[in-house]
Amino acid sequence: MANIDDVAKKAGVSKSTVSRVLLGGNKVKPSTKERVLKVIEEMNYSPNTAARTLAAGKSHNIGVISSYTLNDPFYSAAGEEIYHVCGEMGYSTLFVINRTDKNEHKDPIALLHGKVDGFLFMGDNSVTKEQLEKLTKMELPTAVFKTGEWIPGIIQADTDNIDGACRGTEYLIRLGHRRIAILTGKENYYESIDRMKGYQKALEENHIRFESELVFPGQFSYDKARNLAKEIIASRATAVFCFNDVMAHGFIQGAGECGYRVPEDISVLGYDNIMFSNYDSYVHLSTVKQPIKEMSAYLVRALIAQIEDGQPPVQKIFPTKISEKETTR
Amino acid sequence: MANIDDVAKKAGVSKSTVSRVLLGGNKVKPSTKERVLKVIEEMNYSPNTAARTLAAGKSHNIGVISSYTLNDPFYSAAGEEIYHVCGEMGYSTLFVINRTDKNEHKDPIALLHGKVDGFLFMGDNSVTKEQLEKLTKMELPTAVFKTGEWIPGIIQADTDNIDGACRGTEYLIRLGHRRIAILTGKENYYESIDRMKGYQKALEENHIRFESELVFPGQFSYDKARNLAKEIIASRATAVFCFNDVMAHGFIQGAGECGYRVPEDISVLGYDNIMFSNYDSYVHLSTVKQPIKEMSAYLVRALIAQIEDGQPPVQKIFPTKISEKETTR
DNA sequence: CTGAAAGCGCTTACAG
DNA sequence: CTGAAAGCGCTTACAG
Repeated sequence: MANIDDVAKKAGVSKSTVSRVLLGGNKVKPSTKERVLKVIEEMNYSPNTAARTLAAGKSHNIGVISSYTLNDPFYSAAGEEIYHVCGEMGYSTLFVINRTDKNEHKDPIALLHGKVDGFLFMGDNSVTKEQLEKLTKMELPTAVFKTGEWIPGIIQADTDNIDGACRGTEYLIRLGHRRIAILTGKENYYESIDRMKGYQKALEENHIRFESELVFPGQFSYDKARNLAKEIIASRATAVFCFNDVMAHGFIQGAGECGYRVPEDISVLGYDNIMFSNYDSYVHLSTVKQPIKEMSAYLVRALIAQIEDGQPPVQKIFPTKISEKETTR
Repeated sequence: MANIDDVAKKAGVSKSTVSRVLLGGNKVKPSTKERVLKVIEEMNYSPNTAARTLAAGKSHNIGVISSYTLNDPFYSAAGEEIYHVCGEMGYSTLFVINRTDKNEHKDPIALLHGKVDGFLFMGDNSVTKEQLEKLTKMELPTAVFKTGEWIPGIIQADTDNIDGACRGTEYLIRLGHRRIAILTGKENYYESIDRMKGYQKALEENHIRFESELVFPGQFSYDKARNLAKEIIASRATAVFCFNDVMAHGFIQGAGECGYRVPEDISVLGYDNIMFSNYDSYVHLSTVKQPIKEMSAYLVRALIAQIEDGQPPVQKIFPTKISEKETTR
C-alpha cells in the first residue's frame, strides 16, 4: 500500500509538501498542489490514520461507548444526534458496545486509548465509577449521559426525574384524575426511584392519598406492561402513568386486547418521548418529554470545548416538558 | 499521560521489557514482570493504540460500516453477531455509520484506514462499488452483506431471493391457497425484484395464473402495509406473502383494525425472521427465514482468515428456510 | 512556498 | 531473560 514517501517521490516533492496538501491549511503553490493531488488519486493513497494520530497528537475522533446493543430506542436517538453534532464540528465517532456487567471484550478505554480525543458514554452500565475516575486521572475528556450523580471532572447531562414525574402526575390531576396508577421501572435504578418520589410528591401536594395497590411493577418492560393491563384496569384507575414510553405502548396494546380504549376508557401518560419501535406509530402518546437531542448536543459541544480549548467540564440538568398528544384526556 | 518510557524508567527496565509484559507472549522473568505490572497499575498506564498499531502493523480491529442508524432490526441482529464472533477471535469492532446517499461525514474508509485490519459493510448504500474496488486495490480485506452481485476480491454472504420467495409461495400453495396476494418491497432493490420472480415462478410451476391485482406495493414499510390491509382483504386473497417481516406485522395490525383475524380470516407469511421492534412480540410470525447469524459469523471468520492467513476471499449463498409459526394455515 | 530533521509511542528482530 | 536500535507513517516547527 502506498505511503506518503511513495507519493512524494512520484510527485517530485518532499513528504512535508504532501502532508501540507493533505492537511489543507498551509499554502502550497497551486500547481504543485494539483500535481500532488493527481498522484494521490493515481496511487489510491490514503493516509494512515494511526500514524497521523500519533504524530499530530490528536485524532479528531470521539469514542462513543454504549451499553446498549444497537437498538435501544432512547439511546439510538441520542446516538444519531451525537453523530450529527460531531460531524458538524469536524469530528468522527467511533461506536463501541460495552456492558460492564458482561465481560466479553477488553476494556473499551484501552481499546480506544490513543484513537480518540474524548469519550462519551451512554446507557446504564456503560461505564463504572472506577473507569470514570481513571479517565479523569488520565486527563481524558469524558462526558456521560444520565448517571444520577455528579462526578467531578466529568461532563454530564441529566434530567430531574423527581420534577419530571411530579409534573406528569400534576398534569393528570389537572385533567381531573384522582386514581392514577403507575407502571414503575426497574427497582434500584435511580430513575425509577426518583420518578416514584415525584409521583408521591405530586399526590401529596394535591392531597390525594397514595395507594400502594395502584403501583404496578412494570420493570420498564413492554411485555410486563402488556400483561398487567387487565389488572390495572381492574384497579379502577382512570389514568396510568408509565415510567417509560415502552411500557405505555405495551399497556395500550394490552388494554386493546381486553377491549379497552385509550383514552376513552383510561388515559395513558408515558415518559421519555421516544419514537416507538423502528417505525412510525399510529399511537400518538402523551408523555413526559426528555430533551434527548439537546442533551446529546450539549454533551458533544462541551466535550469538544474541553478537548480543543481546555474548557473545564460542565454539567447540566435539563427540564422535562409535558407533551400532550392523544392518549390522555 | 504516562508513556512506555516513564513506566520503563520507574520499573528500572528497558521499554522492550515493558512491551513484552504488555504483549504477554514472550517470556519475562516473573519477578520483573510483577514489578512492571505494579508500576503500570500505579501510573495508570495504558498503551497508546495508535502507536501500537503503527509499530505492529496491525490493529486487531474490524471496522463495521453500516448505512443504518443504530436501529434497523435486521442489521442490529447482524451487528450483535458480528460483535460476538469478533470478540471470540480476539478482535474488536469499530462501528461507523455511513450512507453513501448522504454526505455529511468523511469517507469511512479514510476514517478507519490504519485503524482497522479489515472492513465489513452492512446495509444498502453502506458502500459504493467504487469504494469496494478501491479497497480491493489497496489490498484491504473486505466483507459485505447481501449485495446481490458478485464482486471479485470481496467476501460476500447472501441468500437466494428467488429461491426463498419461490419456496415461500410453494409453502402457501401446499397449504391450499390459490389466491395469494403479495406485499412487495421497494422497487429497484434486487431483493424486491428477485422475490417477485420467485413468487411468479412458484405460481407458474403450480399452474396458477399470476394476477396483477394481487400485487400490492408495500415498499418494505410497516405503515404502507397497515394502510393496504383493507384493500388486500377486499381482493379476496386467502393468504398474503409479505416481502419482509416489517410489512407482515403492519398488515396484521391493519387487518386487526378492520376486524379481521390472522390466520383465521387470512394467512400471513413474512420474510426475514427478524425480532420485530425492540421487544418480544406476541405475534409469532410464519416467515421465510434468512440465517442472519450464520451469515454474520461466516463473514467475520472469512475476513479474519484473510487478514491473518491470507486466505482468498470467499462468497456464499445461504439457503432460506420456512419457519412455520402461527400466522399461516 | 518548500525541504530536512526531529519526534509521536510503540514493536520487533538482533545480539547478548 | 533483557537491552539498544531501527522503524512504523505521519506532522510540524525550523530554516531557507
